[in-house]
Amino acid sequence: MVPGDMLTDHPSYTCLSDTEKAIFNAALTEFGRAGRCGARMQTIADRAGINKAMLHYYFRSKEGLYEAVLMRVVSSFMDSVTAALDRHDTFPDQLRAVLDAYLRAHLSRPEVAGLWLNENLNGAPVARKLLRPKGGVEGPRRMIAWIEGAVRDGHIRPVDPVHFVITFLGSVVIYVIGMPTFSSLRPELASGSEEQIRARIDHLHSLFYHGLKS
Amino acid sequence: MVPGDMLTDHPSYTCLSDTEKAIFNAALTEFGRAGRCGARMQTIADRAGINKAMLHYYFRSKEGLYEAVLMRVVSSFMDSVTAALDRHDTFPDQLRAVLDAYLRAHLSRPEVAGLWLNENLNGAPVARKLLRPKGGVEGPRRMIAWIEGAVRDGHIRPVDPVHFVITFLGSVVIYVIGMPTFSSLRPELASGSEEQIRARIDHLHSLFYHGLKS
DNA sequence: GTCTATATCTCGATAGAC
DNA sequence: GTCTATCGAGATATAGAC
Repeated sequence: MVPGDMLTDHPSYTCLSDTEKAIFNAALTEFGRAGRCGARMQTIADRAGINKAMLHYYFRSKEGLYEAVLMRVVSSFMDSVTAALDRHDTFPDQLRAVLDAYLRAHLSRPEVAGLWLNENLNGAPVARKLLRPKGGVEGPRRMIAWIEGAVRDGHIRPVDPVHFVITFLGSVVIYVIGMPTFSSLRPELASGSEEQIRARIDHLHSLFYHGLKS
Repeated sequence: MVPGDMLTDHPSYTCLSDTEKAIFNAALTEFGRAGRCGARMQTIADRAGINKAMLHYYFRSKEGLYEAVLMRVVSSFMDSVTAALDRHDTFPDQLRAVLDAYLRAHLSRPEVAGLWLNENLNGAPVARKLLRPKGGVEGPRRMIAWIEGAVRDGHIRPVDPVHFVITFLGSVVIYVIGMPTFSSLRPELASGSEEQIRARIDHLHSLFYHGLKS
């Protein structure tokens, strides 16, 4: 849909039929809004402009649809993160690039954060499958290795890589998901304007850069 | 229940009848586990050791019960944060005390984070009501004022107080809520042991302290 | 205040025509 | 592949006795 969209540019998306794409987009919106349990098959069908029975024709069940959506979405987001890492050399540049890519990916698809959080409320069975060392998505482990490398090379002070990656990812996710609450502290935040996006990236970059430097 | 529990020590809790307390605790657990839609009134009744009809006697509907639980819980958590601020003088000590209080509050009631997130997925009507300037809960605005004061007094470098508070609260919330995912990166995290709690607090304290100091 | 029994409704899933 | 019609499980909510 959007040019440069993390999701619709992904190879595993472009090969879908039009109906499958419509279902997929509708399901993402609905699952992100209402969660695994709160989502309604009827709403997804309406939004996709098809019949409810068709959902069961393409995906056996609601569970099947949920898993398909979640796996595709998490994979493409994590791929965008690792791609950003590969495009830069110095630590500060990489830090900014990953922040930029990850925040913009989430802002362009705010439903994804909701999907992942709801998944965690249910024990994250699908997300855990996606993170398995062999055959899973490599984004988080790649980020951990990135921090480990920066510590080893003396670019940043010694820091627990797992804790930092949790803080890093969380600072972006929470900004998107908590927006309804935060915007009552500062209404401009909810505009999603380029100015607000840059302000968030600048804040996180300087906080983390100073927080990590040797 | 637990001595020192943020919730059960709160004045608005201790004046409830035994049945109301039982309902309240059961509802908190169930709503946190399954979300606003996934929660089952039958499960809440069973856990509270009462009949399903009693839930509708004390709280008119499922929605009413949900709102009552959420408002009470968010208030008491935010009160624990401001109390921690008042107990210390220097910025580093306050930073550690608030981190400690807020993380332990969430770990003692992991359902609360899930409740707040589900609330945001629905546009956060209750949370926004709680944050209104007059008559609402003062925790977040109190934290913002704390950061503003520290900047003004030269204890920390100039930083956007709202963005920092978002990052601060989010780094704690995401740790609790994302545990099912993160524990597949490092299984020990899920133990919730004192060692793991301290490691998280130490990480965040040093990251934020170095990230903010003049 | 507390319970049993039940009304009412919503939703996922399927059958079967086209 | 796509639709209409419907089944049946399971949930909220209430009626009414005690």
